[in-house]
Amino acid sequence: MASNLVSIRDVAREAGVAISTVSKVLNHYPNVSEETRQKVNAAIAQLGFVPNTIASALSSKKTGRMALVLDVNRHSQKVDEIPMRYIIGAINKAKEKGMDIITVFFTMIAEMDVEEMIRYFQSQSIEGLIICGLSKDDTVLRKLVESQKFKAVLIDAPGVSENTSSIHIDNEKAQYEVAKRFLAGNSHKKILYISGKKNGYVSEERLIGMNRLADEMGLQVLVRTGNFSELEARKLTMQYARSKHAIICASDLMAIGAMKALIDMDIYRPVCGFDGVSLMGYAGKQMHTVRQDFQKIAACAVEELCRLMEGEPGQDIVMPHKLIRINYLDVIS
Amino acid sequence: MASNLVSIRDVAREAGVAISTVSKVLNHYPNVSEETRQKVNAAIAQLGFVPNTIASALSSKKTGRMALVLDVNRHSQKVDEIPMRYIIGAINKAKEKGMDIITVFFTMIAEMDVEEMIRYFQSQSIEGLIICGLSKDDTVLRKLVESQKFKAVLIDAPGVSENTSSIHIDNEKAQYEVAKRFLAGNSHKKILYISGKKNGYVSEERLIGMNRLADEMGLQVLVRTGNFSELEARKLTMQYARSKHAIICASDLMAIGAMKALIDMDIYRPVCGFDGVSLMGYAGKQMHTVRQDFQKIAACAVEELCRLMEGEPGQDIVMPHKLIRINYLDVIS
DNA sequence: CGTTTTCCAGAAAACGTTTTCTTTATCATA
DNA sequence: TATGATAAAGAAAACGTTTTCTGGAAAACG
Repeated sequence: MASNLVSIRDVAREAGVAISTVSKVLNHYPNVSEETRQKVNAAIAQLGFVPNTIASALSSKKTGRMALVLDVNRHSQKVDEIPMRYIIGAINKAKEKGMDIITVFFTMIAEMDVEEMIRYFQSQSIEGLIICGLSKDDTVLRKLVESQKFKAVLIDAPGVSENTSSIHIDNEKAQYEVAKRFLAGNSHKKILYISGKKNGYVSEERLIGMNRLADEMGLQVLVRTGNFSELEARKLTMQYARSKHAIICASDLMAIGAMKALIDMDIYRPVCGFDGVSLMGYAGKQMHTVRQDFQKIAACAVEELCRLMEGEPGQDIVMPHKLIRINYLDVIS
Repeated sequence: MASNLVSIRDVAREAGVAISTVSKVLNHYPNVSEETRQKVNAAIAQLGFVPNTIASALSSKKTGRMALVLDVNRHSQKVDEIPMRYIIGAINKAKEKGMDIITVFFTMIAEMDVEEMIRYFQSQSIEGLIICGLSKDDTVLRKLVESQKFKAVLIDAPGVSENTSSIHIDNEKAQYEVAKRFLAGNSHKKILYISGKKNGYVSEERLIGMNRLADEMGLQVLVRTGNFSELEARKLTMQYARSKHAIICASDLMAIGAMKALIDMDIYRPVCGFDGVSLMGYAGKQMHTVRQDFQKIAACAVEELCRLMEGEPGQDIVMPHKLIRINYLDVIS
């Protein structure tokens, strides 16, 4: 079944050269004469030879496998757009780079201790990790990263070292900006800020941005933790909307929850979100939000991991964000 | 970096046995005495030995890798819930089975001819394929499957052979049932049926189901191709809604498009969808639909592929579906 | 008690590459 | 022409497993 019937050995025989010469051609070594190169390539084409990546990995000790570790339920419970974007972005870039992506969910490693995780990733022959949305209380995964056993790129979490890079948008600034723009249209002084997860890095950064704006504009901000849950945001909105708070949420999903609550209460008031997921369009109302390009972020993470694997030191990468206003009609068309 | 420092060789030395004996213990061979087994396991624990899957794959010629081939944009352009569910279901089951899933998008192989595809999957050391939503005009991929070079499981497409299984719900029956239930509440005789893709297997089956119901109930069905596009469904609805057609769509996404059109036209009329994606809740109205458990379907596909890989012949598997009615509130809670 | 099985364990050859080291041929230099 | 440097190609040892084959001891049998 799909066995590699023809090996480097056959190519060598066909071309009348040594195995090592074929290997050198395959890997674009410099010291091969043009003539030999052509003979070998002809033989490869002739026989339909496909290099066996397994054997290559065993011999060279380079597997080219990276694990994309993500939490399907972290950002939204229902629609998994963000992880899907990460997957698409990472896989496409990985293919371009000749790497393989093994997708791993937090749930699959949730019960493991550090030793087990190391063992798990080792047994998978994984050379590097891309970890999405690590939060402060993921101590095991954090220890894994700090063990320096693997090269790692953290999306949306800090932690730069010799073997670790971090990649994220400027959450503080983005929250500051979007809220400022959102509030520009009205004269609310009282804000209900529905924040994300306790112990979430991005949540905390966004909150800092919000607070900075509040100080600057003399706003009175009521902070409640929405835990990135639509339902939670809906409940909180129910509780506070009558009292004329402007509502700013640390994610689009929560913004949708808030909007639903407002609709139920027959209040028309715009809401401010964060992330710019396409889902937004289904809410049916206008909304200010921050758009991050998750696909691009994941692609950059793959490139960064390649860099680390080449021995370069880790670094902190800040990706751009965009402020947008989504309308019902913008999205449908 | 995360190299497997300790090999089977070290374990053998530590346990005072031969390498082959350790291998036998690792693979649960029968002919190993209890005493030896324990010695070896002790040594493994002592040294923290992790078997090298690469070497194992090379030697045994079993890589345990399967490709999950899917089209991110096939079912919906905006929210990729269905592919995400496939991915989650397949990966979790694969882990349970000790297999690896390599996710491949249609776009990554779109330009290839059959030979290139074979080469591509071979070079990835892939033993089997799970192909989601193959349509009639994907001739290259179809030929790849028919080349019998790989074991394959087709989700939502026919094609059973010695090496190929098919897995799907009974689309015809499901469409028949959901439409019947949907229509039970009213006395519409004129139907606008917004079908899926031309050349899509499931689309055609659903249409057959719809037509069967129409014959049975003496309905007048106007069929238009919505191409699984929200926007297309919206346009079609605009065009026909005034004329009192009941609207039945071959997917939820299209049903949402239809509903949006109705809302714009200030018409209140329920709509019938298909798939039961969680996105539905955001539409804000009541809707009849068919729920398929995509995650479970993918998990079954993995199991089926394992069966095929053990040499069992292909088969046709019909998964159950459920008729549901989604309300705004059902989904949010 | 001799012969045949059965059961375990070890030796060694694969698996298909990469890579280091050696050899040979060519060329420039003195 | 002898000498050293350089370029290209080959030989062979790894990489860490699996698996087949062989050997020896113990058990079963007549």
